[in-house]
Amino acid sequence: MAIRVLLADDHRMLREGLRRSLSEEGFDVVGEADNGEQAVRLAAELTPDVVLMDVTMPEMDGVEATRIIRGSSTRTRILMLTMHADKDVLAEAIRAGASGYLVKDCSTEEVAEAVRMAASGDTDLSPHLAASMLDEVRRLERPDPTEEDRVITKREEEVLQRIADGCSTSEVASQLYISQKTVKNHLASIYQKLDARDRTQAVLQAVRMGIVHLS
Amino acid sequence: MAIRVLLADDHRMLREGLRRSLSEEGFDVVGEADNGEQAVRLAAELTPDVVLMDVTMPEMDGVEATRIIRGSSTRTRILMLTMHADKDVLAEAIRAGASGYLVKDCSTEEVAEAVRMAASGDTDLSPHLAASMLDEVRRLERPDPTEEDRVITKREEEVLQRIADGCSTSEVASQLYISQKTVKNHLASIYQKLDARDRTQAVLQAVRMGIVHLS
DNA sequence: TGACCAATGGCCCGTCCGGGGGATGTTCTC
DNA sequence: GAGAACATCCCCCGGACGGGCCATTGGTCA
Repeated sequence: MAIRVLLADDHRMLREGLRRSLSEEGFDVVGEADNGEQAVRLAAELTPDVVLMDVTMPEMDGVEATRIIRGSSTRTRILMLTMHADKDVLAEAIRAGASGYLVKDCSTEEVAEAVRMAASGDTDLSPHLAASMLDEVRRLERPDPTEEDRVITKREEEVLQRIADGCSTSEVASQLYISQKTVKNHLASIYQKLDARDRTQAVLQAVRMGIVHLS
Repeated sequence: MAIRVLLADDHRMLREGLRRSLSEEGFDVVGEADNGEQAVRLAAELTPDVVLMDVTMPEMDGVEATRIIRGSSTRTRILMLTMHADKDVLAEAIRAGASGYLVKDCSTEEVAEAVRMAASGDTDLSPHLAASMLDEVRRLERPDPTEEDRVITKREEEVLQRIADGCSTSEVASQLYISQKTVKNHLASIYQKLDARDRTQAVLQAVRMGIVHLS
């Protein structure tokens, strides 16, 4: 019995290529989705053994789709597809229940191997796999181990996000129920950590680093 | 005689998929490159009829590689591959000498058709094609035609870019050889146009709109 | 030619921001 | 239980910032 695979990626070019490659490898590609919502729908309808799920998709991203599919008590395993190994995204994907990830720069053989591994994972080897993947991601993303895991404190991040959203010091203060001085202290700490000299630079740097997001 | 194609994309997954798809369509995939430098080298060595060239690649991006290949007096035609239609990037690709572009969300048939069209373009239909493509890009990027072509003045943009680069008012002033007051006047005008109330918001809005770019 | 606008600049003002002190309490870890 | 982070707050100060009002110089376009 062939392993049944669902492809979810918003680029048809990649889907068609994967379909051909996987078919030649003996897999049964049962469906294709070009966004997260469709992936969720087709996963419920087709109950594939494995979903190859791109992270970035319109309507609903791959991580959210993974969360929903994994939350629906099916045995479907999910492998994330990413352009580049991004620590934060992958960590979240794993928390969402992904069984593994594949960088798009890998060969058909590697994809086939990963799909077979994921499909055979009815015994839950995923916690172990997830842990080793997280290690790997850390290794990929942190060539300098002296660097802290968390550059910015949770509280500092809250302040920074509000600044990025257009709030002034006093507005941030009242939103977080703290004094203006505390906000300024957090900001001062942020400036040091992000090597910025004012809020404009701090927000830009945070955007570059993916700490805050443009609304 | 089959059309000879070179694939240049840093994601092996996509390359292998394209290779299979194009082979089935009767094309001769003569080589694969995973970065721009290699694409230039292989294009010179293999003299393919068409190069399918991804825009974003390590070492050297696709636009630069296109410029070099087109500059080397070969008849090789180049089709750009992009994730999403981005006006600026595509316009530059066309200036660099690309014969067309393909969004990665297109079918094998469309790819095949585009490759055939590009290969048959020994008579230079490219100027016309380029023009129509530019129109299309503009249409894609400008759903609202009431919008002004230029929201921000050239001078205002210079000020804004320097602010985004981390300059203070006085630094911008001395860099542009104008007084601080003039910089502040420009900024005031920018705030009005971008619906921002301070430089932080103005810069963020400009980044969203693609007016300025993160360094 | 007169209307308009971009670009330049001056003076003044109130507010905001960044940074310098120092202080308290909690929550961890070692 | 000592020490390190983290989060909270105070006072103070100089400079940066945003804005109001107005003026001059060039273009462009009707």
